[in-house]
Amino acid sequence: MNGTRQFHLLAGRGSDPSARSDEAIYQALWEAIVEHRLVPGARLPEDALASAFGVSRTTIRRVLQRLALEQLVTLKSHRGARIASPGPGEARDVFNARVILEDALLGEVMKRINGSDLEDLEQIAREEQSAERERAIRLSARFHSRLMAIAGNESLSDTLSQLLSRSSLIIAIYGRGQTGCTCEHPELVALLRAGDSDAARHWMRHHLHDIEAGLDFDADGDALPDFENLFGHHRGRSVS
Amino acid sequence: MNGTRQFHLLAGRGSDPSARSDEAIYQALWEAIVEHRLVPGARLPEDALASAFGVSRTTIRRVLQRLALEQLVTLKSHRGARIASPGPGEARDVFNARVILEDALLGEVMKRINGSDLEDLEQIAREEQSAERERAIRLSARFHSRLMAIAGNESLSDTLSQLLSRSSLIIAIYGRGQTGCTCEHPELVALLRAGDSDAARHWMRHHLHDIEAGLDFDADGDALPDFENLFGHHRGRSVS
DNA sequence: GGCAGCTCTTTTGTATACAAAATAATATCA
DNA sequence: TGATATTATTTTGTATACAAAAGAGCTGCC
Repeated sequence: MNGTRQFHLLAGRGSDPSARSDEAIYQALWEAIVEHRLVPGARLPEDALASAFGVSRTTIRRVLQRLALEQLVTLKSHRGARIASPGPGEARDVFNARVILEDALLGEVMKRINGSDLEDLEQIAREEQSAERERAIRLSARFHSRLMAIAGNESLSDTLSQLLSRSSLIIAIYGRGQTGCTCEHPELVALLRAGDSDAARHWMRHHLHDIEAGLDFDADGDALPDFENLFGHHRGRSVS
Repeated sequence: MNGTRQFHLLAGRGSDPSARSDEAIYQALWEAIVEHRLVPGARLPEDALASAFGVSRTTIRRVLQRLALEQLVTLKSHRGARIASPGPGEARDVFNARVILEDALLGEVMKRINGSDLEDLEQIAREEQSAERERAIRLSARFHSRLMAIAGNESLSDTLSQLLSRSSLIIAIYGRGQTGCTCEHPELVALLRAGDSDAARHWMRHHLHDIEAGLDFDADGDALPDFENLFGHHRGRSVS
């Protein structure tokens, strides 16, 4: 058992293990990260990934470097790659960035939004409500992404996509069970439909602050598991 | 002559050619790009760069990939790397992104700016005025970078830095001689000092629109040189 | 003279080999 | 027994080897 086993299911179901392009490997790892199947801090040994995906370390390293530049993975010299584990400071930075950026983009969105956009958004928001946690997180991100794409700026849409991925990591670390948001997106759609720009932007700022407020930054990411809580009831007993 | 010669002077003056870290090579190429010593569309053969920097292609490829992810370089399969040459659409996207982002960030800046910030900015703006073209472009970027850093958000500062680098490329292609801006930055410093947030933001939007308006998108980047203009006066003569 | 097809050269893409660093395991000694 | 030093193993970082693709040059043909 060389550690490959644990990455097998990321490598795609059944299809030819070789001939997978960079993009496919990137996609597989990205999904595993934002879906919390790879938790923050998890090691990503190059050999294991290489054999799991049926490529050489050369290819794996390239993908890992890309993920590192997007801050979903941290690379330490001679110490390998791990799923990134942003601290409270970085987490706050990400949400602060989202407040600033999404507020600004929403201003543009309100100038351009049309019926087809509203339909798509309503659709996503609906699905979101009847989805379990992991799926809801992804749909929530898709909602924000689809909404801000209406602004029509690719550069900033890309930036937001990265912030959304990092948000998913942050929720994995500091989230307290809920999806991060209480899924109030349909409320926003109503405001968008009414064309009330100020109300929509005000709502969005509060929405993001709510998500951040729902995080527990005391539950330190790199901290040890809470042994007291996990094993406290063993106190005074023999370990069996 | 294997093509190495042309990259020699990027590799640093005199010091040990080997032992240059990724970061140093990245920096050298980045500077050459934003200073227009490598013009948009220029080829970047891996072998030439490798021997110029005294490293293997492995290292060069990693750096090129990073530059590609920042959209300063384009990588085409089996066709190698070139300095990126953003078309009019991408150019407009970049400046549109800057209008949205810098306007939003400036709102935060006005809440936090202090005397030390103002001094730094005034200093940069002053130097800018007595600098020749290439240096003025870099100082202008530094001015915007330093100003927006006051907002205190790392994620968005990084985003802006990338937009500024790409702006430099765009000016290299579509600029009409001027530095891109008419160096009105001292005007803005006055507004900042007065603490007039609305005026400052309004000024910034106009400033960025002015820069964009100063570009000539008809002068297509990938287009052939304007032979009519260059050699039209030869018409009817022998080529000697 | 100009164009099509072919060959040869150059350049990229991927895998592998090897050295150095870090981690794990073992042995030694107090 | 516990801590420390030493050795062995694993894992990363860089360079190189080799195959495939693109490009350049050449010959022959119309």
